Amino acid sequence: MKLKSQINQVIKEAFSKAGIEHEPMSVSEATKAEFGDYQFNGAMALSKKLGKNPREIATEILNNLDFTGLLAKAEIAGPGFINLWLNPLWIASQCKVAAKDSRLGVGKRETPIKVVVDYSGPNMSKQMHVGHLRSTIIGDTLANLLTFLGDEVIRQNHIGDWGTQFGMLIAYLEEMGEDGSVSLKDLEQFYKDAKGRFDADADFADKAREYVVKIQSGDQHCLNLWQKFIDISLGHCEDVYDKLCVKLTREDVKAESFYNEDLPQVIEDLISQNLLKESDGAQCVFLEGEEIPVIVQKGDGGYLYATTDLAALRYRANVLGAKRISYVVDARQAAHFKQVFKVAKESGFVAEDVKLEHIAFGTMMDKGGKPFKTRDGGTVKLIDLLDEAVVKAKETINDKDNYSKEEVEALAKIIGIGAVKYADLAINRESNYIFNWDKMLSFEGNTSLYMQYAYARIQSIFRRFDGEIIGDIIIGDALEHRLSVMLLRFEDVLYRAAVDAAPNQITTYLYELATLFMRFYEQNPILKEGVDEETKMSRLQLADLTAKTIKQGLDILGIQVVDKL
RNA sequence: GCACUCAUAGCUCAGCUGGAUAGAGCAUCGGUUUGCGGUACCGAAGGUCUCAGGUUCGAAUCCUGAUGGGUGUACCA
Repeated sequence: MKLKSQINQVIKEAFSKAGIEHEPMSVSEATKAEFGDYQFNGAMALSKKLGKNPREIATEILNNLDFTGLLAKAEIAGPGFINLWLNPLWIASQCKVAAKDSRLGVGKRETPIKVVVDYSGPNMSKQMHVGHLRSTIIGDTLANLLTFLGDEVIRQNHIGDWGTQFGMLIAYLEEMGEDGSVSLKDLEQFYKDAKGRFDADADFADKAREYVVKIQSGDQHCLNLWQKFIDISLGHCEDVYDKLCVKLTREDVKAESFYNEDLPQVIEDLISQNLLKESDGAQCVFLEGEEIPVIVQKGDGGYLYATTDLAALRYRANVLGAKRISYVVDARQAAHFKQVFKVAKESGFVAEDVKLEHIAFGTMMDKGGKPFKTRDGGTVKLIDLLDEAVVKAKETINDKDNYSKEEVEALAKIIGIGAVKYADLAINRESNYIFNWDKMLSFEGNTSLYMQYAYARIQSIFRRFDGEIIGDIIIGDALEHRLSVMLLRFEDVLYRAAVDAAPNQITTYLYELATLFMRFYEQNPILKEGVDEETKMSRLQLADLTAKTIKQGLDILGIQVVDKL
């Protein structure tokens, strides 16, 4: 239900009838319940243009509003606000439609586009750490969201699988022989051991350097070892993705090395575009208004990540055919992306109509507001963090005796992982985010547990009720009214969140919805004695649609629900 | 130095294209006739939206400057 645009349409018609030849601004949600459901603030803005006082203009608009459809009432308030009340009968019928629809009334985009979402991007020489968390879950949410709205989403995991350290790592893997894959379980340790050998043994160090050259020149033996190493390392990542309920698979992997062959061509093409200049021995693109050039080839002939990114950009635009390419990467790389995007456009690698965007996010901080580290200052492995979340989640389960060991385990996983993800997604992605176990695992406030609890609570209603739900939705009081309107807003929220790539708009909405439901449920009994059949049926349907909306919303965030908590 | 970014209640955060008396949660205080899941709900208190100007009928939101924090600044990714 594109609620807002339907209301806008009514306003637009009123404009036309009133003979106002301006495009009306969009209505917005009423700031307070007493101001109705929506408000139109455009009369004040028109005052100067039309040379009339705003209340006069508002009156003209109001007199031409159509009250035979979705609007029930409108009032002029203050300097010229038009407060709008939706027709309860209309709301009820729309909720009914949504409840019956598998998509809850959320339409698919009329003109879907191909979108590449680049996220996660772990480095194969190291284990995933907390620094990868935000990219991974924000990116996954964006991909889920756009998929749900009907776009053709191509997930891209741009893993780091190339560079000098791999010579060392595969030389060490070869030396370990069969045991290599075993000790690789702890990549961190493996890296340290390899580095130890590298520093201590000159022969080994030579071999490592030799291997780098050999990989790059396509030596089969070394490439096999390299491939083995990548496979194992990627397996670790997949364990994390699995735990996180993130949908990345091997099909989504397009490693850095994938673009190797195109790199010389990137340079060639930049030369033929006259964009390249040599500076201090390096090949650079100097952009207007930028102090620092984009270096695409080092003095020694090596390529840089800007080169790879350019190759990736044109592959995504031209081969994959993407019209929107979204990079979910740490905010610290803003300058890099700004420059690379500019080069991509100026060189014609990427057509003008392709939207390139850096979905930047802030840093994860500890309780004290400092970057998140272990006690001894090391990086926190992502898998350890997730395991800890599951352990802590177990403590929140009240009656463990009612569940089998496996059930507790499964439940703890859903709660713990959901808490970690939700806490992150609920923050405006651009600001830094303070990680706090107690807060995220609380039932109170805007948390996944509150949402899961609300869902489970509704499910328990349906466990107690067995029968067929028939009849209409009847909006009987102010809370039912507000809840219903909130339910109809779902589509607007999702589309807005997709434009802004802002998961927190979804969490905010879900929290408001769940809160509103709790209030409604507190005040309006459903299965208690004395509730007449018609009212019961109506409220059951509202409860059902609320639960479905929460579930669908959380599903987009990659968070599961359970029938019992 | 330059560039980018942030500054909202004691704490953690919302606040969409400028709109009415700036909103939540936590913490604090008080309340809810056995409560369909009370891990809930209701209420109170809590603010110079860092500061100073400007634009506007109207500014937390836009512009300029100041202060304070964060980040980035040519051959790592």
